[in-house]
Amino acid sequence: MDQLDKEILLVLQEKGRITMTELGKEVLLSQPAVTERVRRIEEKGIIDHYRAVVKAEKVNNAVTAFLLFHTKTCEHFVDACSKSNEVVELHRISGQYNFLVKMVSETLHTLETAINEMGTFGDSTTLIVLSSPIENKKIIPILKN
Amino acid sequence: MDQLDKEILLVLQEKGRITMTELGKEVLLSQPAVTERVRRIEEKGIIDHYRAVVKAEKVNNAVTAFLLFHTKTCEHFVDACSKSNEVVELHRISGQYNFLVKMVSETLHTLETAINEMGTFGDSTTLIVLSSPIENKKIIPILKN
DNA sequence: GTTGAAAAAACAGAGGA
DNA sequence: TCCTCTGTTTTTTCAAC
Repeated sequence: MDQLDKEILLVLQEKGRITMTELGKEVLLSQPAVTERVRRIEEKGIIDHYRAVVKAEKVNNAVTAFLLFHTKTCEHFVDACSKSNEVVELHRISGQYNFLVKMVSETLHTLETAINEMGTFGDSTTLIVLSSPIENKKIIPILKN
Repeated sequence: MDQLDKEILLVLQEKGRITMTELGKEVLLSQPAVTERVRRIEEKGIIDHYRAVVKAEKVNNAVTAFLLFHTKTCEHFVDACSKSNEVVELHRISGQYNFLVKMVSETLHTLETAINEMGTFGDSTTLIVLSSPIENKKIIPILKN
């Protein structure tokens, strides 16, 4: 992970569909050289995948919420979350709660229904997201040499 | 937003660098037809951008944490978070806390330093992420027609 | 790492169902 | 709105340096 790899990753986090030719121009490298570097970065598993970042509210998913959960069992809860279209993230956390769940739903009403269904797993606290001033910020790779 | 647009968005959330030719095959549409549909989807602003999803732990950012914050002022706090490389998400939330902050840092030590620097803005509770069973799940568009 | 040329592929446009 | 067909552009691959 040198300076060039770092720059490449920063560009790819911003323009995921950029061509190798263009990427080469941005980081001042020839096209075959960047292509090879990107290939190696992908091979190392540094890039999980490429994705279109969808604005949830534009596809009628208007409500985002975080739930703090205190569950007794873990596995069943993870399974249930996996099956829910509304759960988009699930984090195992330290502290008085077990899990932090991110949910995206159509309306407050559909969110309520989804939360109720999960209520059997334990106690929860719901944090409704009013706005998200920062989202999708790039990960800054740390140089190691 | 019909069934085809929905399918296209699901594929693009999984394979952000897919070519229009390949995407056409996946959703059983000709290349010019998908190209046109994607163009319209982008035009509507449904796709925010395309990005490489980087695995933070592979670029030496090993620690993820969520902070619940209770701040007095909002603007200065948002500014400070914007400038921090470690803050990757910031959500304004309802409830007894003002903000939920997602941070990604190199080590527990660097995380601690970053949290300390933000301590001036108010009281906070830190939730260290032990693991993330679900991440980057696709948004399921809701059909309207 | 570079350049440059050949091969492959993807894209854009026209005309028509 | 979609299809097929085709010309053109772009990208990639693969030399040699």
